[in-house]
Formats: sequence, C-alpha cells, structure tokens
Amino acid sequence: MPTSLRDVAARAGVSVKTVSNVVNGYLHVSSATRARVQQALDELNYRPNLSARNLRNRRSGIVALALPELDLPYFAELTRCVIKAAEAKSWTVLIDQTDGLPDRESVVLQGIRDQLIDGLIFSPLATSREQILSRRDDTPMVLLGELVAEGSADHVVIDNVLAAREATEHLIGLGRRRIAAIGDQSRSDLGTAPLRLAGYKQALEGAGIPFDRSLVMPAASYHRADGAEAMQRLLDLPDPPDAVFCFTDLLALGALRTLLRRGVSVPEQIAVAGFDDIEDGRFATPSLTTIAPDKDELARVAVDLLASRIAGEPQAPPREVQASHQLVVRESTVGH
Amino acid sequence: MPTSLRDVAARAGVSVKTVSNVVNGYLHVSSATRARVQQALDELNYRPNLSARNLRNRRSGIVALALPELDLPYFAELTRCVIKAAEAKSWTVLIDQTDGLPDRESVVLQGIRDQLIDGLIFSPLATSREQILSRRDDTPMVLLGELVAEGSADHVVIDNVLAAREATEHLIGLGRRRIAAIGDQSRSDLGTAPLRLAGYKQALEGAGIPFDRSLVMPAASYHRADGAEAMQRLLDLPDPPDAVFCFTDLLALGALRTLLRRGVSVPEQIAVAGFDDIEDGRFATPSLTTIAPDKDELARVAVDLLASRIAGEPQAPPREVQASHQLVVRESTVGH
DNA sequence: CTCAGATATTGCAACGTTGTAAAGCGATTC
DNA sequence: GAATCGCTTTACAACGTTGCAATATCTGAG
Repeated sequence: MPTSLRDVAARAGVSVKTVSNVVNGYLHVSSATRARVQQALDELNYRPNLSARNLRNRRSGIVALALPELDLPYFAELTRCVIKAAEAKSWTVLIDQTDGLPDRESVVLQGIRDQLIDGLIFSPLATSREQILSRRDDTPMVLLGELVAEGSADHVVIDNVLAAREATEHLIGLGRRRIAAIGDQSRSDLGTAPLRLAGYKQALEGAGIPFDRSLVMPAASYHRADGAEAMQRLLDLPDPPDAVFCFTDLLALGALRTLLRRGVSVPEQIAVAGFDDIEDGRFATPSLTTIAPDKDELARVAVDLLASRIAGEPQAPPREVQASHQLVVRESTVGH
Repeated sequence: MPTSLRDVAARAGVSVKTVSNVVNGYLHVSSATRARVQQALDELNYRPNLSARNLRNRRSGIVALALPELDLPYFAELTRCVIKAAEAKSWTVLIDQTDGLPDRESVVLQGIRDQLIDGLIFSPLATSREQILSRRDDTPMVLLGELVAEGSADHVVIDNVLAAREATEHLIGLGRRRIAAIGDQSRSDLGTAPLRLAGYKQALEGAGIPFDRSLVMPAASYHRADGAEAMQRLLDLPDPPDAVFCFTDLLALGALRTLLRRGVSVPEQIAVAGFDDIEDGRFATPSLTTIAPDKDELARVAVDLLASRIAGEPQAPPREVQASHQLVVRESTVGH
C-alpha cells in the first residue's frame, strides 16, 4: 500500500492540501509546518501517484517515440538523442517499435496509449500523406525524418536530396565515373529512398555522367545483408562500378564486407560512401565516408516543435524544419 | 477536449456505467443498448483515459526497462526481445537509460515513475548487492544479466563463468596457448567482467596453461574503441598472443579492426572470440565466433518472473533463473 | 395476476491529486 | 478596540474511471 497525501497529512496533523503544497514547493507555507510535513514525507517515503496527478493535470509528461526498429543503429542513436532532448523538458519517452509495418504504423497514427501520452514523435516508413491527413487522433504529433508529409503535420527532416547529391559529387570529385547506388525501394514512393535516388541522379547529371539503371540496386530492407547481397550483384556485372553510394551506412557496411571477401580493395578499386554516420561506420575497416545528419539537432527540433504544439496553438499550420547534415570523409573513399 | 464516458453516455441516452460496461465487454448488456452505445462510441471516437483507469485500477500496464545504453547493440537487441515478451502480456515498456552511472542507477532503484509503472526490469552495471537490499521502493523488480544480486532480488542470468570457459576452451582446442583476455574491469568486482575472467582462468587451468596477468587487458567501457586500443597494446607486447577472448562482441570488433589494420591475419595468426552474439558480429569480416546468450529466453523469463511478482506473492523469496547460451563458431576462430 | 428469479441498468463512492475560493489567524493601522 | 491586510491553512470539488450494491425491467411458473 503506497502512502498517499492523506497518510502524510494524518501523520503531520495538517490538511491534505498543505502536504500537496509542500510537495509542490508552494510558497506560502510556514517553515514550521513545512518541516513537520517534510519529516512525515520522509518517514513514510511518500511518492506521488503519477496517474492521479496526470488525471488531475491532464498532462502526463510522457511522449511516445514511434520508430521502425530500435536495433537499427541509426534509430538507436537517434533515440538516445531524443531522450536527451526530452530530458531537458523533463519528459519521459515511451518507445514504440513499428518494424515499419503498415498496420502498426496505422495504429500509432490513430492513437496509442490514449490520453496517456502528451505527444508523439513519429518516424514513419510505410505511411502516406493521405493517411496522415485523415488522422482522427488529436494528440500533438511531429514527424521525423521524412518528407512525404508535406503540409500534413509538423515535421523535421534533413535535405535528403542535397545530402545524397553531395555524397555522390564527392565520389565524382575523386574521379569515379561508374557510380552505383544501393538501397532503392522500387516498391513505393514513400520514404527517403526516392529522395536519395533523386540526389544521386542530380549529381550524375551535373557532371554529365549518363544515368545507368543497371547500377541502381534495390534493397528489400536496410540491413547489412541487403547491402552485401547487392554488392555481390554489382561485382558480377560485366562492367562493375568504381564507386558505390549506399543509402544507409548499414547497407554500406554490408557492401564493404562483400568487397573485402572478394578481395576488392577499398577505395582503390571501388570507393564506398554511406548515409547516417552510425558509430559502426567510424570503426569499420576501412572507416566509412558518410553523410552525417545532425541527430542532436533533429531530436532537439522535434522535441521543441512538439513542446510548442503541446503548449500552444494546436490549430496552427504545420511547420517543416530542416536540420543540418554534413559530409564526413573517411577511408572508404580516400584511403588512409 | 477528448470524449469521456460521460459524453458517450449523454449521446446514447444511458448511464455512464452502462457505457463503461460496453467498453469493458461486460456480459449483461442487452444487444439493443450495446448497439446504441457502440454507435455513440464510434461517432465520438471515444478513447479511454488511461490515467483515470490506472488510478482506479491501481495498475498501469507499463513496466520500465532500465539499462545502461540503448545504442549498445547487445542492449538494443535485448530491448527488442523484452518488448516482444512484454507484448504477450499486453504491457507497454518504458525505457530508461542509466549510462551505467551509479547515480542514475540509484535513482532507478529508489523508484522511478512512481506508481506509474507496475514493475521494473533492471540491468545494473554499477549497483551493489547491498544497495539492492537496502532498496525502499516496493515496485516489483527483476534484475537482468548480473550475478551480483544473489539472494537480494529476482534475477535472470546466463552462466557467465561457464560461457567464458567454453569460449576459452574453444580457443585452446584450436591449439592456441597464449590466450589474451580483453574487457577486465579492475575497478570493481561488480558485473560480469569478474565472472568472465573467472571462466577464462578456469579454462586455462583446466588445460594446464599458466595464467599470465600481462595478457589480461582492462577496458574502460565496452565500446569498439576500447577493444581496438587494448589490441594495440597486446600486439606491442614482446610476445603477443595467438588468441584473444573478448568479454563482449563490441570489444572483439574493435580488436578485429586493429588486427586488420596492422595486417595480422585472423584467425591464422590470432584467433578472436567475443561474447553477446550481436548482429554486427555475424556480418563482420571475418565473422565473429562468440557466445550467444538466448536473448529471447532471457527476456521471456524476466517478464514472466515480473508478472508473477506483480500478480502474486510479493514477499516470496527471491528467485534466480538461468537462461541458456551457446558457443557459435564462426570465421574469426576457424577461418572460412 | 402475482411473484420469484432472472437479466439489465443505474447511482454512488472512491482511486490520489490539485485549483479555487474561502476561512483562520496574527500583526499593523487608525 | 475595531478594521484591514497579508500570510497560512483549509474544505470542497473535480479530473475519468470502475466495483459495489441497489434498483428497474423482463420472463415464465404457478
């Protein structure tokens, strides 16, 4: 039986409200009373009942973070950033893994943990703009890392097209001409894949290199295995590439593995660039050139957007904020 | 303004309690009323207020998982398993990162999210048996992955000593004789490091190989960088090892990186074994021999222990359950 | 047509908290 | 010595839900 304000009040010989005042640091409490109450509080090891508090205050201090997979390093790192950013607002973050499944994302969108969470930060994978617009739940929401949502909800993104172009231009700048791409998601026009592909194409075009469809490798998902397998197929081409831009670091790490296995030297024979700047890439052999989104900024902006949405004008028009990114050049493109 | 039972009741022309009965699938509701209420429910898009429900039921359906770092792959993978296991009980998991810091672990122990969480699964790094015993919070708790807690609380472990011995014996079985260990935590006798060190020693002893203190490398933390650095020092020894047992896969991956950089062939010159079986190890070059704890089993057992503690006898004596593990032999010890 | 015995529905209270408004109580002022 | 003022403390209600116990309604037997 946990102790309640009532118990403490009884022991200290004051009213429940006075105890509440002490607990909440209300100003006008005489120091004598305060001391007495505090002692009772300590003796009984009082812990406020958060459910009751939330009910009363219509605010839980809990926000949900819905994302595809927690054991994808990018999302694990991003999660850490979000938790850190939320801490600054003394929020608790509740994590929801969707595995990128449409059903589960739809559940998230229609309202999870009803009226328990104050807000939602959502990184969708399989959700369309229409679905977002037809959302009935009115929990404040901020979308993370996608551009599909234009105009439908607050969201934070990085400039995927530009970033992909920069990565590809870096490869071109090294003198490469047969540049492959790994990670296309032909099945859908949602998500980041089309954007990164667009950036890749822009860079080729800018350099006057003809686009070669056969150098674009799809990836079923964004795991190492997909990258490894795609690289296999690229190497088996009659005229293999001299550089590869992978849409994620994990794909790139898979690709690296295939290259090392097949004895292809990186970056001499094939240069490899990734996207995400996950820790693994920094410690790969060779270390991985990549696009580093500013994850802390992404998280901070998302949390701030959500905070203002929670605090204020729920009907304000959706905002879109762009976080910065940076090309980080490492061994996989320029060697030691 | 979210809809409450009261709103629905008003629209359906019934009492609040009847709506509640419909929502909770109570048996004795006439189908006519049920239909009418259901329609009102749908029209108003009713969502129960979980705070109110929790307050009333003294049960939130939320359990906390406190662990050192979410972006350590082992914990990310374990988290996924815990979430999956919790789903079977329709629990929500709230994650708390301690970074292995004593202060934060102490906070966890003394009660986080008071009376919001029904239970706690805690993977401590810097917490002693005494601290656990002196805990005042009476939220049901299960410890995960440690053996420091003997007799102080429910906990789920794997047999670290045995597992480490098996890994080391595997190396010995390959004919290696100068076997190093990376990951000792000299600063404390908490946690798994001493156990794995003990298993390592047992294996040496069993094979009649003298224990050589200089082959045991400490690690400040369990990141790749620590493993990489420790391996540097081992290679600089006048008489370098012919095998290394790393206390975690991440350390092993760091060590591998150093070996590849220095042009030492694995496993020919030095065989490497890790511990954890994280996904990265499976896709490393060479792929990593490791001890694979059954993470699903660990999670499931932890959740079950917690469930029985929540449901039942809070004063029952602490139980200890051992989950299984398995040596997975890959290229880093036996080559292609 | 009555009455038991079901089934269906309801009002009330309570979970623990906090905002509001009012009351209690010294001290200061006239 | 009464009125006023500021500080301190309090009672009450309400947040949305559900268990309990009571009441209302219906069914069929006598």
